[in-house]
Amino acid sequence: MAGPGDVLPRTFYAGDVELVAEHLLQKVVVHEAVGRPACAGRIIEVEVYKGSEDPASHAFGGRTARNATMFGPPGHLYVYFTYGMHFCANVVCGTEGEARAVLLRALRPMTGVPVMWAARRAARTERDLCSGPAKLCQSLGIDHRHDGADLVTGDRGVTIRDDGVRPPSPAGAGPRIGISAGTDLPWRRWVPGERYCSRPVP
DNA sequence: ACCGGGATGTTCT
DNA sequence: GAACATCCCGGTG
Repeated sequence: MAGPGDVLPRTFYAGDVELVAEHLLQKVVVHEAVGRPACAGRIIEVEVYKGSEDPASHAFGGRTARNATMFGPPGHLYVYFTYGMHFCANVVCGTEGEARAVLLRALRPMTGVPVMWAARRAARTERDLCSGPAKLCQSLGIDHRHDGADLVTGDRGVTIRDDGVRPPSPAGAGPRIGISAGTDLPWRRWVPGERYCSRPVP
C-alpha cells in the first residue's frame, strides 16, 4: 500500500457517529491522484451531523438529490458544494438510511505539502492549507467527483488510514461552526493543543 | 486582533 | 428569491 498505516475497515465507520468522530481524530486522510504525488493530512478537527433528527444537517427534512450519499452505506465520502465556490467533505457513518456523517474541518498537512501549496494559491502559511473544511478540500484536490467515493476500497484515490497515533482522550468538544440551528450541541470535536484548527478553541 | 462586506452558484421554498 | 456546514481581503484599533 502506498500510504501510511492500514486503511480503516468498513466496520470502523458503522458505529455510533459521535464515537466514530472521536476515533477519526489523528487518523490520516490520503489522496493518491493519478499523475501527481500523493498528499496526506492528519485529522485534527471534525463535526458530527445526525441526519434527519438534526436541524443543522443537510439530511434534515429527508432525502434529496444532493444529500443522497448521506443516506447510503457507511465508509463513503459525502462531498457538497456551497457558497458558489467551495467543496466540503464528510465521512458517512452509522447504518444505511440514518444519514449520519462527520464533517472534516481541519487537517495537519503531512505529505505532498508542495502539491497542496500549488492547489491553494491563497494560502500564506502552512496553517492556511487545511485549517477549514473548504480549505482542506482545495489543498487535497477533493471536489464533486469524490461525492460517494468509497474510503475502504479507495475507488477514487481517497482513503483514511491508521498509522498508530492514538485519538486524544478526552477530545475537545464544543458547539459547531457556521450553523444557525442546533448551536447548543457540543458536536465539534478536536485534538486539544492543536494549533492548526479552523478557529481558536476554548 | 477583530470586524464587515463581497464573491459566486446550487439548492430548496 | 433566500439561504448557504465558507473564504478572502481590506478596513480599523
